[in-house]
Amino acid sequence: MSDITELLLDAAADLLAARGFHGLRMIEVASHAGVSRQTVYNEFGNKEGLVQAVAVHKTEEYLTGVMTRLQDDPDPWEAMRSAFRFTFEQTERDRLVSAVLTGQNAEDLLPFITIRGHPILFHATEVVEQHLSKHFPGRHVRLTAETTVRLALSHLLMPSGDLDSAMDAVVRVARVTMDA
Amino acid sequence: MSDITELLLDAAADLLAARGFHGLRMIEVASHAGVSRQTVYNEFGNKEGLVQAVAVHKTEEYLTGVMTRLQDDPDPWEAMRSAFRFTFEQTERDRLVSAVLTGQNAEDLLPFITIRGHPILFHATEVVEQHLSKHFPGRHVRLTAETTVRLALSHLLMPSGDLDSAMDAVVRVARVTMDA
DNA sequence: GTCTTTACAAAAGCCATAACTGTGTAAAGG
DNA sequence: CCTTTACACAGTTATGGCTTTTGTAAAGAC
Repeated sequence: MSDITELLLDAAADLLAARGFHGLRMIEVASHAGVSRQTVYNEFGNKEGLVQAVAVHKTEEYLTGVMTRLQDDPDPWEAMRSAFRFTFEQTERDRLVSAVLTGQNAEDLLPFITIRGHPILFHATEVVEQHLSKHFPGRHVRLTAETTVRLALSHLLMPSGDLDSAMDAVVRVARVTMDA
Repeated sequence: MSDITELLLDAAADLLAARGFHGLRMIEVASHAGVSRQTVYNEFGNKEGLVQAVAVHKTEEYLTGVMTRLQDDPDPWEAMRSAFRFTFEQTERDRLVSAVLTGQNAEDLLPFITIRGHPILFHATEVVEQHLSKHFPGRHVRLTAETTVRLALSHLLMPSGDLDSAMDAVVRVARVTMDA
């Protein structure tokens, strides 16, 4: 990825989070990145292309963050808690990430998200599945992975109690479905 | 509940589903129920009161439907599938019920839903909890109840595969969390 | 007594117009 | 490869006048 591309993505992400899709101005993105408006069009075609690129970029950033957490802890369930905590922190810090992952409140930010009804967070199912496969070779991990992601997303969208309780609940369910 | 009240609630529900909150006309509700506009105001105060009453009514209707299904089958898991199927059918048939239960697509229908972030479907948690308590006395059923409702809502909002697969997944998880 | 009719003020919505702002494209120049 | 300049087009905002709807009130009918 070119140098300018990265500058533009960062500028666009900031401005998008601050002003929303509607209030986002191409010329503002350009000047924040120190380039001309035309360059933005050369890079991303149009406004929609720019915002889509931001969404893709944020998604990749998030998924690599999850994978890192899953690999860093030798205990599969502690690793899962870590990835879970990371997800919460990300969505709390950055409403753009939140919109990308959950699809909620995306109207003003990402009006066209094509995956309506299948939030991008579901991509995490595959990551979790691979993680579980590594720790429980030869076992059926699909149900556990999907259940975990669904429950995590559910707690993300509709918290009941604090973060630790939510993590406990999700991990407990995940463990028993693996033990079964 | 008076006779006219019921007529008005039915008329309002139909018109609300057809035209949305924005397009709902008090005089239309009145004429569909065969009464004067003033009577609608006497009954519900204002437009918001009318629509809120419709939401409450739909919620109660749904919850009693669930309770009936849970009680009708002697096998606790078959009963759960039945209640689950009922929920799906309801939300598919009636977009108003769907909006009330999930809080999704509620902008045009129920602009004021106060329970944003905690969909009314969560009321079903208590119903499910009671159901499980009856079949598994003395056991901790809270986690299973909440997990079941969260997963059901998740499948409702983001289907993956067909209804039967979803029901299988939810019930399997519910069973193992009870057996644990 | 409950519902209807009629009347009315205030708020909100709709329509057409004009001025303005932003998007997207193109071409020329550094 | 990026910038500057220019421009057509679409979309947004501001305006004023008109219409519809809401919500309240009072008088009359069954």
